[in-house]
Amino acid sequence: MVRLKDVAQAAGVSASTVSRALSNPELISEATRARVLAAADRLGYRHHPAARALVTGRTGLLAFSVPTLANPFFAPIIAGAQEAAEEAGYELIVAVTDSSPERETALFDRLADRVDGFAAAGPRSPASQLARFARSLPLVTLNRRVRGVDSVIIDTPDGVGRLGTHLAGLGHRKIAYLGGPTGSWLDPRRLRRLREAVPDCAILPLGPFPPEFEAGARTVETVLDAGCTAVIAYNSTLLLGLLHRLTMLGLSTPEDLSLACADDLSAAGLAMPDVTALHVPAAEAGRRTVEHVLSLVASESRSAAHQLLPVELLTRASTGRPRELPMSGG
Amino acid sequence: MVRLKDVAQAAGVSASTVSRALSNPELISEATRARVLAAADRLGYRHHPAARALVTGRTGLLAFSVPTLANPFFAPIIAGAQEAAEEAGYELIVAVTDSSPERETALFDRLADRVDGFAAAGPRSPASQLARFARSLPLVTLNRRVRGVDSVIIDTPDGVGRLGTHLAGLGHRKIAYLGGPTGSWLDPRRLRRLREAVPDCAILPLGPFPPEFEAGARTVETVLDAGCTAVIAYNSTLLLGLLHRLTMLGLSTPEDLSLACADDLSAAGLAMPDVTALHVPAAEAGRRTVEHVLSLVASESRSAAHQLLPVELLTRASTGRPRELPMSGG
DNA sequence: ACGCGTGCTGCAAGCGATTGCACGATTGAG
DNA sequence: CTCAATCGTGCAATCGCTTGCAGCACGCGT
Repeated sequence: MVRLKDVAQAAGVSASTVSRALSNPELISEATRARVLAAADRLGYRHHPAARALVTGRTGLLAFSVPTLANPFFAPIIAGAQEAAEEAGYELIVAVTDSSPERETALFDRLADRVDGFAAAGPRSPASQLARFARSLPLVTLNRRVRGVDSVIIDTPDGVGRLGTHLAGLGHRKIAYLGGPTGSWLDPRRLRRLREAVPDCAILPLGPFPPEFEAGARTVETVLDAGCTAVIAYNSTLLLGLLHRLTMLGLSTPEDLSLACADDLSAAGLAMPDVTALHVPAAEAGRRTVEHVLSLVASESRSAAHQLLPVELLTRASTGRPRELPMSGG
Repeated sequence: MVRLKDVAQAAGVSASTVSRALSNPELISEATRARVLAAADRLGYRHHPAARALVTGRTGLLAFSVPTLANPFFAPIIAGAQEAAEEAGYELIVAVTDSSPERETALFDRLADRVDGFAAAGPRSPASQLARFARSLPLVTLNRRVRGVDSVIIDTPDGVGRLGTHLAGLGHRKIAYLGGPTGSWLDPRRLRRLREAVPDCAILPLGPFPPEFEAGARTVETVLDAGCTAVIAYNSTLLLGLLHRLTMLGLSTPEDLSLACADDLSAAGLAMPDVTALHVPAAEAGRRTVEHVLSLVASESRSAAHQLLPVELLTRASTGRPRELPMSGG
């Protein structure tokens, strides 16, 4: 292994000079620096992360926790996060909490003195816990807003509201909302915004559901029996299940039921060209979250800033006018 | 922050004694150890990972690379890996390579001196590269076998062979195989085993396909036109797309086409109760891989051992006798 | 009663880097 | 030509922990 002093010897300078040439070039004369750099890469010198961490207190590691990896929704988020981390010279530790507050807490605990900052996607821990944690380490939450903790929120509630408006505009008056898993912070907010957006429509909230194919499939009868003419699903997996069952029953979309989805199918390789959905800027969200964490790490300030990321409405063939428009005044 | 010497002072012993009490209890008298332990947890002492790493050369970190997280297939693998790592007191760094050999190499490089060992799921780098890397660090590959590198292989080729036998037994004589993405090491091996298992059947290999819904959907016509009566899909996402299109065309399973899948749908929340598939021990595979890496870390031996994990055949309703049995002798 | 092994504990030397401080050289001003 | 900034470099301390070695006390055999 090549150490700083080896490079120093090769370049005919002291170890401190090498250290500075590598990390604070402006302190060193052009000539020396060039010589040092040449020697360093001739010998293939690499920082010893632990040694550096010991003295600087910085590890160069960032943690990113997600409730699950089974939902491919998180894939592009992590991709974006990893990209941002890499650009800043950081390494990302991805950790899975299984949506368990206990595991999440344990994770915080184990990782707290191993990383410089923490990003938590959809954390399930109590707010007080998160706030406390944020006081000890730079922390940014994604898709959850907690007093005293910086956050990045993908504005799917707004998107769901717009989906509602879109459906109402087509003449729908009874819309089912297939809710997500218990513990989702966004889910009730989506429902609320939906109701606010279309006060004239009856909203049938179903769920909570685990985001699974079968759960979606099982809702078809309920939805139809209730007389809903449109469905907004929390998640693409639910929607797929519902669609499959619908097709098997010989029903079609949007004639028999309009379908819309509150997340983006493409992440999972499940993109269906004809489904009305929300395009969520997932990679961007991951990137922003990490960049935000890094800014906290750099400034040591606790600014409690919040970012809201807009979503895009993709209006496509799975939504249309309901078969029978309600007669007014009958 | 609580340091070793603080605990030492509190317990009335030297720092070395505390260190030993914590990591080599057998060197310390029962009484002293108890006193130290009490002091340590009263003060809330935690190891300083960097300091420890600096002197021991062990970081307590393991890397686990996957080609993508968009395919939920890797979710349970990572879950199993994380569990095994945690049990051994290690932290797992999950890294995504995007199926790019270059990114993979870069990752190896960046992580090599940050971690104690490396697990690579479905690595895409050239064999020589992997072998070289294995010489510098404990490395175990999952689902890829390379000379000189320890590996864990989920025996899906065998499973696909059995799927073939199952289909042939039902009377199928022409079977389509929907291949996976370019670069998959297992894919050609599955195809080969399929051919070996059912020498009397015509096998129509299609692909390579990205494991996406739409790609699956687009194959339906080809499969039917070619006169295939059964399909084996590389991946559940492909199969779902195919099934969706099939249903839309008013065709049904298994009457019009028998369907089978070479991986497990349940990981993605896409479990469909009636699809014949292979159950792959994904979590187990992740766990084994990590345990194997850890054994290399511990022993410093390079044993070049290989593990083969059997898969389970789930025979269900999506496979049945073909509509018209081929007439023998016209 | 003496010596020696055995079992615990402390001392001090690192691990490899960063960084405050001091110092020598160079340069510009007076 | 002298003195004082300024710039670049080296010395040495330090980060928190582990570990080889030495020392001390005790117990045992003879």
